Amino acid sequence: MTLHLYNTLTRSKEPFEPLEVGHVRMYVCGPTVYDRAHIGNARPAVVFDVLARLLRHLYGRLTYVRNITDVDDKINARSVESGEPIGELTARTTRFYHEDMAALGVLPPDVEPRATEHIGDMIALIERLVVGGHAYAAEGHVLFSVPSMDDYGQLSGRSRDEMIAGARVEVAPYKRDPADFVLWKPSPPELPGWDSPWGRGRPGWHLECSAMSERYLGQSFDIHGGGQDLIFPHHENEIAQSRCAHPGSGFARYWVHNGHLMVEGEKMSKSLGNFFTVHDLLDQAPGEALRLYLLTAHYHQPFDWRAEGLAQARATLDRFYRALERVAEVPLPEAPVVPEGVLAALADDLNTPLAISRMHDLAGALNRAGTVEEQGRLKAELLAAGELMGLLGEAPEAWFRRGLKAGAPDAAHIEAEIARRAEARKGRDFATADAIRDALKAQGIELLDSAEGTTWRVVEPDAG
RNA sequence: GGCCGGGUGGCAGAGUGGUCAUGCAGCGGACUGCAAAUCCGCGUACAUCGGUUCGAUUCCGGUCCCGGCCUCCA
Repeated sequence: MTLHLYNTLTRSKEPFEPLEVGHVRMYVCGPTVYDRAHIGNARPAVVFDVLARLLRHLYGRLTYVRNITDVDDKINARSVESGEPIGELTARTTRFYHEDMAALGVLPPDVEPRATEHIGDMIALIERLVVGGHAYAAEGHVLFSVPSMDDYGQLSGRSRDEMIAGARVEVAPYKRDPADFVLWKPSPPELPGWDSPWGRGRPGWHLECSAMSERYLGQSFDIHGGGQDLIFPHHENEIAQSRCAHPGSGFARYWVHNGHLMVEGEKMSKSLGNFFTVHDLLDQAPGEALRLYLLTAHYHQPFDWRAEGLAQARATLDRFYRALERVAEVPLPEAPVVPEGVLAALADDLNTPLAISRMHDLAGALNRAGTVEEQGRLKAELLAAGELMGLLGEAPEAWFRRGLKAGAPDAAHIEAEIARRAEARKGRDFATADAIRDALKAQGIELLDSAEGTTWRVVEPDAG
């Protein structure tokens, strides 16, 4: 099965071929750690987590690098504002990020480099650029000379002239060309800074990804990912830095960008009050539901985050887990199974909505299955599909009984009531049976009868 | 202004040059003491106007809307 990916560089869907047989290398732009991750930060993390799982499945070995940006003017500003020292702010925010991503079922990347630990690599990169005539020092700054690169602008598809025509280009007096961008800038004593040949200073934003991707993945690697808003200027400038520092190197070959996220049809922003952090949303729904919801639209499309959509994602997981719960005792086949339909959907440029619909097909077939062998096979396929997507990792019972609140009846009490009700039903005393069921329902416990007996689950009043 | 990406049934959301998306919601039925779940069946959907074609939601062009980016926002 051949993976196809939409490559921003060529604006077309291409068959994927790793540079090295059996080993894929991927770099994804990670968070700037100055605040809790919002749901828009979660989308690329989840999308590229699915891609990472797929790459490991298809090619065996993956080196996945996702950085932590811990030197940045937004961090400095937040620290000044709150009084919290920068080191504590970035360490705390990084910890929160890890917790939130884990709740979303996002596996850790293989390498998670911090910018502040690679300043030496960045300085070395700047020196190469200066020697090669692609960068120059001016007033304590070092700038990348955009006119020094013949084919600048390939990724974003814009010419230098077009950029200069843009009204928002601020031309600092020390720039030789309006399009030039900062590689290194001076730091006053109160801000983080490192000694360099150009004085005490700190790196420009684009530099860290060039330096760290080279350190861990080499001068040429397979996939570079991030949000669509990073295409310009961030990724364009990364390409400029890396390829001019190492003439002849290819840098990243496939550029994969996820679409942006809106909330209830509006652009997400703090002023509109529709700014959701992952942490807040985890109070409203299980992380797995947030994750599934993010995967219900193709990664390339804009995503409109809506409360109703989240409830639907949760209902979808209820359906999958119900199908699995019904065959909880059915053994899995010995040989590993591959869910071909789901795999094919994901291999086609990560078509997660189609993959989910094929998981629905599997769940429906599992509900209809007549023999234990068939049930075992379909159960295994659904679970394997879930693993590729980072879903269905819980025991069905745990899924349905999550959120059992303090003060609610405990499991032993519920089981005793179920037994009492079974006696009543046996004696066809349905009034008593229904009274027991209603009483538990009022306490947030729902009883479900089936041919095999009665099970229970926690009712989520906020599920609608 | 420039560069991108879109407009699919009540909702979400894939896909395709010519009988099927899928899920939720709705309607009917089976099953059930009743619920719930599950199963079966049911919908003249593809912004608009032209063009190409035996045939277009799908290809081409115009129009109208919507969204993103255009120097540090995933």
